[in-house]
Amino acid sequence: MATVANGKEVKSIKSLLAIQSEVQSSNRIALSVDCVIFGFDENKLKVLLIRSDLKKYQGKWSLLGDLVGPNEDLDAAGYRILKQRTGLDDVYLEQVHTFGAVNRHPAGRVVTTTYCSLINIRHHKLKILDNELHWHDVQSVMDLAFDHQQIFANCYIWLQKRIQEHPLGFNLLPKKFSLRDLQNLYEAILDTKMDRRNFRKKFFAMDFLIDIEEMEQDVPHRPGKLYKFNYDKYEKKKRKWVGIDF
Amino acid sequence: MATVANGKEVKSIKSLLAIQSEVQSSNRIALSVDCVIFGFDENKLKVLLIRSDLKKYQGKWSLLGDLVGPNEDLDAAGYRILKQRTGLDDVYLEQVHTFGAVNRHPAGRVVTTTYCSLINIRHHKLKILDNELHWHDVQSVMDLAFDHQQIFANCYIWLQKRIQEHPLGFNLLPKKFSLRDLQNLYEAILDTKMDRRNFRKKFFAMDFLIDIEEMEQDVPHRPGKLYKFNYDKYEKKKRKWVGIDF
DNA sequence: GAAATAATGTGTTTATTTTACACATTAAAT
DNA sequence: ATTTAATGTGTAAAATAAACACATTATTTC
Repeated sequence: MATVANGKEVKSIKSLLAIQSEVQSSNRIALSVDCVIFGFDENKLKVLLIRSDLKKYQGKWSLLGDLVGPNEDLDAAGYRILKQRTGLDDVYLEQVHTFGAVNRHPAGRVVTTTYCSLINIRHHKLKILDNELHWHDVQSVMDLAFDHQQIFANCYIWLQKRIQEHPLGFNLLPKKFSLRDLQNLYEAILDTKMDRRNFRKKFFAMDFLIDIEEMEQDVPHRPGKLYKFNYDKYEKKKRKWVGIDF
Repeated sequence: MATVANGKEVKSIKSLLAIQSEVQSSNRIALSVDCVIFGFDENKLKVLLIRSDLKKYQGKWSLLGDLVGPNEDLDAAGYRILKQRTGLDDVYLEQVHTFGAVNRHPAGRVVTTTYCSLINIRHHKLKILDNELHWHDVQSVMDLAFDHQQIFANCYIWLQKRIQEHPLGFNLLPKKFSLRDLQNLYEAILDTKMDRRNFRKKFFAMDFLIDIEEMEQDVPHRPGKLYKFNYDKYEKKKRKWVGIDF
């Protein structure tokens, strides 16, 4: 931010003090973070929602969010919300977009930065029973409070694109997973069917899967091999893609 | 945003009034917009910078930005800044990221949303002579004020990725351009060399270029054909890409 | 324990896309 | 008229993606 002004063009150069004064005056913009928390269960992509507490939106579901603290980094607010809601540290969290329409929130001017999180549902089954939280199938998410439907749609599209180019989908799976699990995940997120042989070939060719020499347990059919994703190798080998395609 | 609180976990459900009160109290977070404005001239990618007016950053260059008005949509703030600085309406503008580290700005807590803009330098040559604005080669941008070096780098990487997947590069060119112009643009942005025949083949295969049956004028060599980009056709035909590659 | 079931695991062929590469053509400048 | 410096074009090879079928293994059922 360079020259700081409020709605009108500024020709003269302002001093640091003047800027401080403007920054510290209440300009009635509050900042929040909303988290779109995805999970994967029973081969379906899920999103974690909470019942809205506002009368206006009674009975509607909404995303998990909170105001950003005055001494809290924006990213930290995202992690805090996740920690509060799921009890999980070390989750995958990435900023997606900031929504700042004047009238997006009924309580006043609230600009919200949205984060997308991918977590393994099994790892925190317990935490969510005692309140108004619920995992929803992404396909059946509708009529959310505020502009959360729009925010959700935006994050879902973001996720669909993102998992095709970056290895973040693994955060939705257990550390050890079968190739069938992985394909089910991609098919659920992209809402499409893929050829099993070509899918496997693709991932083996990337050479980022570690065969951990274990098999699935307690499956009612021939068990498949289990793999881990080799993040270290990915970080070293990831290549800059160059090409034009639109 | 669902349950609204400030730093501590909230178990009880809050009323609309309580939220309003929190939103309206000064929580000392100001919101700004910073624009990374790219241009293309003499086959080089340029970025528009302004001299910082803060003593602490005297002599340093910074991005163009301003506080968001209390009754101004976030996107509108981006357009306003562009209009003020370049005199241009109807510019390409897209949100990229929001930076919210507590100490990123010396004047206090300022969270900034960054926008990337692509404009045709020729269209506003006049406007920038009367102040501290200057077009810089992107390669030589260094030591910007605040965290603007980081913001700039983030937007530049964003642009490199984005032009490979979406047709926004045309905003940097005149409406009518030659294929050589287009290739020079891609080579400048991606900082790479491409095969001329394959580049042309690629774009002709996409079939979004309109041959306007005109030739370059005043070039000191055989003039090339001029083209326009067919945005309408692109909007209709653009396809959802499915594939996994990372 | 033999047979049926339901999944895993694997390879080849074809089509498509990408890359590499060279020469004739045109307009301007000399 | 010749030289120059760019435009404009096609083909062959390589790499990648897509289509497609059958043997194998562990479990379940009879």
